[in-house]
Amino acid sequence: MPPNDTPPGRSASIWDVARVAGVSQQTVSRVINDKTRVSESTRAKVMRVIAELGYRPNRLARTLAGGPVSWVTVLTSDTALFGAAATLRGMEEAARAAGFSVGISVLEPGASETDIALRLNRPQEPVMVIAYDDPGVRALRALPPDVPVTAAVERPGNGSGHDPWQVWVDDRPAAAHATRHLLSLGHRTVHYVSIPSSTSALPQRARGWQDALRATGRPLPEPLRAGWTPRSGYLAVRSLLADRSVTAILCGNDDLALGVMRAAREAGRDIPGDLSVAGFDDSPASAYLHPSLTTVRLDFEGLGRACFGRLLRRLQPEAALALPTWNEPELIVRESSGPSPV
Amino acid sequence: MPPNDTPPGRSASIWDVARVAGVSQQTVSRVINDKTRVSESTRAKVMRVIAELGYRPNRLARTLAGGPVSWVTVLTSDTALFGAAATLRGMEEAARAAGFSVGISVLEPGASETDIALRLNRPQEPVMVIAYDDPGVRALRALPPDVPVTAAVERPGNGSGHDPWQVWVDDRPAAAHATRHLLSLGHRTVHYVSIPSSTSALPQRARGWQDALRATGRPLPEPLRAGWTPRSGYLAVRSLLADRSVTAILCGNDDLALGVMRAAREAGRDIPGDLSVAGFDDSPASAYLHPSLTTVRLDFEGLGRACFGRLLRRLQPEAALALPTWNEPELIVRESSGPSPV
DNA sequence: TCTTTGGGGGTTACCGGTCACATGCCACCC
DNA sequence: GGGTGGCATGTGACCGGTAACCCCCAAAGA
Repeated sequence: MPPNDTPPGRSASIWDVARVAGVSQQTVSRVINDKTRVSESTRAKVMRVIAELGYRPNRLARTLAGGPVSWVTVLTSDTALFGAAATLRGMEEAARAAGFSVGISVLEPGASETDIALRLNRPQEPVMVIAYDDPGVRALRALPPDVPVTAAVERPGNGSGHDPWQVWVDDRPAAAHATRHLLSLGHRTVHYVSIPSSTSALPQRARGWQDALRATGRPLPEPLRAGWTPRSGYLAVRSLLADRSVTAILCGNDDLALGVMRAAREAGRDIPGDLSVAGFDDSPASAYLHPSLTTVRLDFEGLGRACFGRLLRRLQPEAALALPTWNEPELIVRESSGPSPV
Repeated sequence: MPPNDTPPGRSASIWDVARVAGVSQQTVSRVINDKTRVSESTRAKVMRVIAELGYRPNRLARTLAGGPVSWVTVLTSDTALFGAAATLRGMEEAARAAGFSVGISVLEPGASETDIALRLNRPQEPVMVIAYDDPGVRALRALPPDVPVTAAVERPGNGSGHDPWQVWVDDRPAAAHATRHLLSLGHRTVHYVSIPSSTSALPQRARGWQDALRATGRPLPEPLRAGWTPRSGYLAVRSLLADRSVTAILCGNDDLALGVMRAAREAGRDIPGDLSVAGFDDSPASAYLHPSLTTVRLDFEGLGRACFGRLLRRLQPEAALALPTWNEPELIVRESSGPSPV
């Protein structure tokens, strides 16, 4: 029961190809899906007609009709942040390589949780959430339980069993490592400027910093809570810098470190002469800053790819796909950290 | 002819809602689309059932069935670049506000042009292209003619009539302005480090720089061709800096400027004492660099929103929608530019 | 009282595909 | 020669909606 002729202005459908090629529409479907069971001559003929008519398959229809899953929506807040942007890149790359269409929806801080599900293209669309901050974590929680979702998170879920559908960078030991690096340069202790936590507790990075100070019996200053931007780092430490006993500051990300370094210079502190500063993320600019920034490189792109790998396994458990891994955090020592002045 | 009962594991469809509410499926459709012609009591009843069943509409089916267009795919290369990322943000924001689903597909430098169309979700899906560089421009050209597309481009198409479906930042005069700023500080001339062009010709920014030098009769150095990253800026100017007569450098973007400043310091040049540097874009870090960077602020987010506005008008010409505008480029003078040393 | 009108709501034909199953045909084997 | 596969294709139902069209009935107007 072929439908009417395609009206003008609408592009060719599988029926048009079938009609011109003189085969059934099911045969065309077999050809474009590269199934077997089509003779070589028929295949060639259909392919020719496809090219001739400029036929392009409609993925909407294909998915609706129960074809293989090939859509994923990424929920993320602020893509201006290096971590989120790099994770997104990894996700998109892996998804595209697997033939998926990637949708993206940005979470505003005040977004209503009830309509998160309405952003999806269909009720059970696969989702990846970049949940490094509060809006992300809330979106993750707000998703209906029947939605297949994986997430890149700041920390593993509490409780005993780790959620196998979540990935995260193990930055707690990395923060401890960075802290020990600063202590090994002779600093009496290390101060910390924190990014916002994704939950009410202190971020993992801050905990790693605490771990290192506690383990070596150093004074444990109150962590300074800042935002994500250079400006917030700048504002957070201004008052702190008058205290010359503060000789080392570890920052929750490189942007904060940038703001901290500016505040330090304005306070007449030389880096690394008077003050050592270290960051987190190894954003592309860090190596070129003045001074170049000691930081912890985090493999966000790899994390994003791994997150998609988890999703694929969740969608096709029987395929027993390999789960991609990502690099361990790595301390990159540059010019901004040096011996303690005292 | 209601279909069979919904099998378990599949989420509720419009038929399930209709059955439970005791109305026809068309009435449910009217309710969720906020059409008139439904009595208040029926509407309330349907809404109750929707909430009860956790019904979420399937946008795929809705679009396939000829509902209003509510999808757009953004084609962009490298989202790591500030300009592209900020444009994307503006596009996403505007599209989401209009109820559109945003798809994103990243153009690899070597991507085949023939399968660009296959990335779209359906044959005539609306598209926005971020075409600041060669992959973007090629993708724009490779799209089939029946696809409704708007684009953020580096420069207006050549020829007389401007393409009304393209938007761009008028950075040629802005570059001239930045150049005149440097000249006004006493520099004999200004050197230029260029981002890659989207075409074979020199980018608009470089032309603006030439305009200013020509208009004032200054020597016109050969522009240095670099890439997009700090590293490429660093490499591009290393040999140049031995020449002490070079006292002012304008860069095609802030990242290049960052690399240039590092190369300058390594060459023993003081900024802005020995050398003035200016950038383009006003990326978030620029104000906090050491020294803070003189640059030209470009409203990429506004451009992205405007690009979507054009798309909306293209899709609904009869609605006569207002076309959003974006801010003019603005020179931001900071610490990195100062009086000529000679 | 009869006709018009318009709101409320149902019916049917798609949209562009996929899936499960039926069918025709020819080679092969006993 | 007839059964038996297996390959190449066709057929009909269905995915979850929307649009166009039809029908029914109460209120208003003639």
